[in-house]
Amino acid sequence: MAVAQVRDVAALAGVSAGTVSNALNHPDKVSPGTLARIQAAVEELGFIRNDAARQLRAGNNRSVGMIVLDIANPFFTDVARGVEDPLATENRPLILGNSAQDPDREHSYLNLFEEQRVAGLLITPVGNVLERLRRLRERGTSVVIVDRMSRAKEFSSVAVDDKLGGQLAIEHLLGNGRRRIAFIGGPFGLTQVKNRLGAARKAVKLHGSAEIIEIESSTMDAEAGRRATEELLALPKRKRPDAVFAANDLVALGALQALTLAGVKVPDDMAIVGYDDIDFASSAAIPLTSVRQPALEMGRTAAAMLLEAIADPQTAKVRHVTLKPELVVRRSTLG
Amino acid sequence: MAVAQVRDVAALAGVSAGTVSNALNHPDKVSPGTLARIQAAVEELGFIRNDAARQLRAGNNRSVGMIVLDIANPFFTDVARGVEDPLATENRPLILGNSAQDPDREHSYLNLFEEQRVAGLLITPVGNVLERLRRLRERGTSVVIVDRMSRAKEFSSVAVDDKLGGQLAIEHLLGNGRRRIAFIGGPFGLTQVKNRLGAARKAVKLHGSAEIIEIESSTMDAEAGRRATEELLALPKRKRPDAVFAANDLVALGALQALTLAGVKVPDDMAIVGYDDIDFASSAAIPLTSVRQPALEMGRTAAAMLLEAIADPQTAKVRHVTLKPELVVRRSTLG
DNA sequence: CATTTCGGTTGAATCGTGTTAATCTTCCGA
DNA sequence: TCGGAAGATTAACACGATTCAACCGAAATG
Repeated sequence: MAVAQVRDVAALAGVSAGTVSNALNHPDKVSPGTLARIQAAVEELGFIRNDAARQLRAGNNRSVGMIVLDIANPFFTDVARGVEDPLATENRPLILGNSAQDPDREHSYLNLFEEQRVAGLLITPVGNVLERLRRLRERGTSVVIVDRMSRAKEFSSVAVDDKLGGQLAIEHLLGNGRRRIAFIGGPFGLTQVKNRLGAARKAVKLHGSAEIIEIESSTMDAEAGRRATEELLALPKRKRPDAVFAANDLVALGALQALTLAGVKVPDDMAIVGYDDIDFASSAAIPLTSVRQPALEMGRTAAAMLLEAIADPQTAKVRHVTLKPELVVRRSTLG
Repeated sequence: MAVAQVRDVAALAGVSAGTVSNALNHPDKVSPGTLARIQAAVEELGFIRNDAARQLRAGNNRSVGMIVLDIANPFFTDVARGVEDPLATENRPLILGNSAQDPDREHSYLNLFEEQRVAGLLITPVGNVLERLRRLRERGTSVVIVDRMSRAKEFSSVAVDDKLGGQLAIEHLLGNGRRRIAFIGGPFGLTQVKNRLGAARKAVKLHGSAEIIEIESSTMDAEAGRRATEELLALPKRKRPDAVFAANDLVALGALQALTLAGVKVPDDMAIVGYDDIDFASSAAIPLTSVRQPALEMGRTAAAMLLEAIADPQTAKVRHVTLKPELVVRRSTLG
């Protein structure tokens, strides 16, 4: 007997295995006396039930899976923290996976969650996962998409209006007299990036006398921001932009570092707008103007919607919540 | 038939369930022809095996659990990223839990992992979990302690020499002419904090003419740093410290904000040393001097040790790896 | 007193996969 | 032609907790 199991507990308490199970899961169905005896036996043997067996019988898992784009980005850990609370109140564990913007990794986490028969899934998609999500839903796993509107509208989602965010950023820069604006982020295929960039293009075009320089990166970390900025600095002086709109704050911070290192004055010579407004944006060398996304609230909302869907998959209707971003102006654009 | 299972696949492929199982787990035991038929059937039905049943039969789970102190602290996400790689090569999923320095949450993650019969556990302990870890090991779950030496030395561990770190920080400040040094962090019960503070006290005492002011916080985030610093600023001028040693970078950044807001010049009026050297330390308003911990390396090492122990629990001996921290000097102390 | 009610308990059946001993097939050499 | 070996496949059981119909005894009811 490597580890104690229900029948050992049952034997020690002088009852049947079924009663032990009842004591654990429906204590009200068991008389106080036997309940106490069973609890004592559980304690003495250090019994811990085998979740695999429990799940097999129950047919489903209580836990919720979550796949985020980048665990190193505080924005996503904030979302995850927002998710934790509502789940904890229903006693559902959260299993966190990091796709790191890699479709293969995303795929393998989907496999894992599917094999585990998780009760629900929260995902910020990278690759083309629509088919897989459909299959998951057919099998009874509720799905909520985070930080992105499902194009097909068939899955519930919580997102922030990225087009508005892009527009706010660009209008602010234009209002500040900036005319050559660089956009850094990528890959452009990512919906968030696509929308922010799309709105930026539009706003620039609308203005007429301004223009936009687009630099695509394969990831969205500080390193990518540094590299892209070095590219910009290599441009002939008259082609050099007077502002950078970074698709997230990590990229913006990277850009800021590269500029500082090269002796370019921020915001005088070049302004910077970031995206997300992570905590570190405000404590940066030059405090960063950023498009704030309510990360915690997104997480909480997504989790609440998911729980609703799990509780009653039939009734719960597909919903799309779009939160509004907000421009937080700081020194990096006050030229 | 909600979801396809082995026997459906078997029926479609015209073989028995056992053969399907062999095809999936020991492809070499099945003739090429039937293998192809089975794979086709799997594809057609969209069969995904049930991990619960698999585990129940196998008796153990492949995944590894990890409990970190604070998911919002980039130091820990860096450690986690270091852990991911070695695990991925052995195709073991990582289940990440965030105790948020709360013993209750730590407890419930331990329950979860124990019920799931995870193959191994990586933990940065908050509460008193020695007993629980012992029990886990008795049951065949390998354990590696991260970022802390197990006092009892009975579990393998990977840690950074916190005493040396504390010493480096204080000696640097003293060498810079600082004499009244505030320590911010907590709770003091946390081993990491205890060691850093202990070494700091010792170094200050050794010097003779310096003194240390200790402020205990209940968590270690920027908010805690701000509050503690406000407390310091409320002191009568002559009691005010001329340097802050923060137990981690988040606290240090919070302190920096509070000082800047109050118009106190850093480093002229007050120097700051942080701990961890997270990426954001270098891009702070005043780039932060910090005691660097090799986070990724810690993660990789811990994961490698754990895998070794999982592969051969008998042979693998208990090992304690202690990495050396390194002081990275930046503007926040260059007074 | 006979009968119903009801809370408490039991034991067998069940969840879906992996394994193993046994069976079947094929092929080769004597 | 037969024996036997090697390879492929099968059938039945095992894993451990939960469930549910059946059962039991005691208390309540008429």
